[in-house]
Amino acid sequence: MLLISKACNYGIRASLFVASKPDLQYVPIRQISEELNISFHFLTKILQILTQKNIMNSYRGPNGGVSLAKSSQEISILDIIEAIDGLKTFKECLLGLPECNNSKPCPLHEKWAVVREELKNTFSNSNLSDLAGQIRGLKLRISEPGE
Amino acid sequence: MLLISKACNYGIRASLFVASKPDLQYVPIRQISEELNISFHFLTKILQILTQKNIMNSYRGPNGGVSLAKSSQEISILDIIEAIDGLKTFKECLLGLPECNNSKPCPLHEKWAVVREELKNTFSNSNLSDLAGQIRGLKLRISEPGE
DNA sequence: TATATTTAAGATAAAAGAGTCTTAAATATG
DNA sequence: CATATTTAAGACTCTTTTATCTTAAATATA
Repeated sequence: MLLISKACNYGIRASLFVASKPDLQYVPIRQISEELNISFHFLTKILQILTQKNIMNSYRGPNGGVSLAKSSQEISILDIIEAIDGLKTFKECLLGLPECNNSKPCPLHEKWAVVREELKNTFSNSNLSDLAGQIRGLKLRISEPGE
Repeated sequence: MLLISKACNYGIRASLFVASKPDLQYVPIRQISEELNISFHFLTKILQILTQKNIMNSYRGPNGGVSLAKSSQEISILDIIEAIDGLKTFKECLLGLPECNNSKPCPLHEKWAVVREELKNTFSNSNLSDLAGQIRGLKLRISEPGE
């Protein structure tokens, strides 16, 4: 069990890939899938979700593809997680108990509420612009080694 | 996608239930499953894992059940997570990239490494004794409302 | 207008997680 | 020793996630 789903993982990496492109033209999904080694059709579905949630724009036909719908500074990692996986992890009781709150907490409530908030802040403070800038500087990578 | 699997959730709650029992006699799995509203057979499998990993003892036959294999102070929430879900979440790259480390980091590596460590510490610093003591004090709960 | 390119969308399949059911093995007790 | 109780273990089913395949719709360009 990981913090984010594979779909979300792919969505984040694809978004970073698009954000790391210098200009604003459409990036073909085929190219993203090949460079990041992600199944083309699966990635297409994930990017459709991001398009529906107004995080990306898409364009069909020759020279088509996807692009960011807003400036890369305005898109946080949390926005992408929210669009694909939802915010359950950042809202719910670790033990899944309904109505777990300060008045009727589970044994882990207090501790979990703290780190959960930190997790959320970490992701909401990470925007595509900052992260992609570092990729362009060749300091970071979003693909597997040797690709 | 949540931080821990359902199996792990059940394992933690069952362990807390056993730890909250005043004496050290065996607690029947049937009783745990009924009080925590968890499928009996599914819970049996999860507790078998905890028994195999030497976190619990089990005993068959009348008056049988499970009990903690060590003192409740010596069992952390992280021990239970490790036994059931493994430590992947606390070790791996958020984006699942192999060989993501300080020399070849993914864009989220630095930030993720920090909160990941905090998460891990939070769980390793939470032992069954402390948490169960609070349950006995009726301040906390491990079951759904109305049960 | 015909063709090639590209995303959209739906059907289907494979894999993993969650849950159920049945039988076997161990054990206490009458 | 017979019976009831309780965990162990395996087969099986259901659901969700992940992945694949096919067809439709949109669009640029010759």
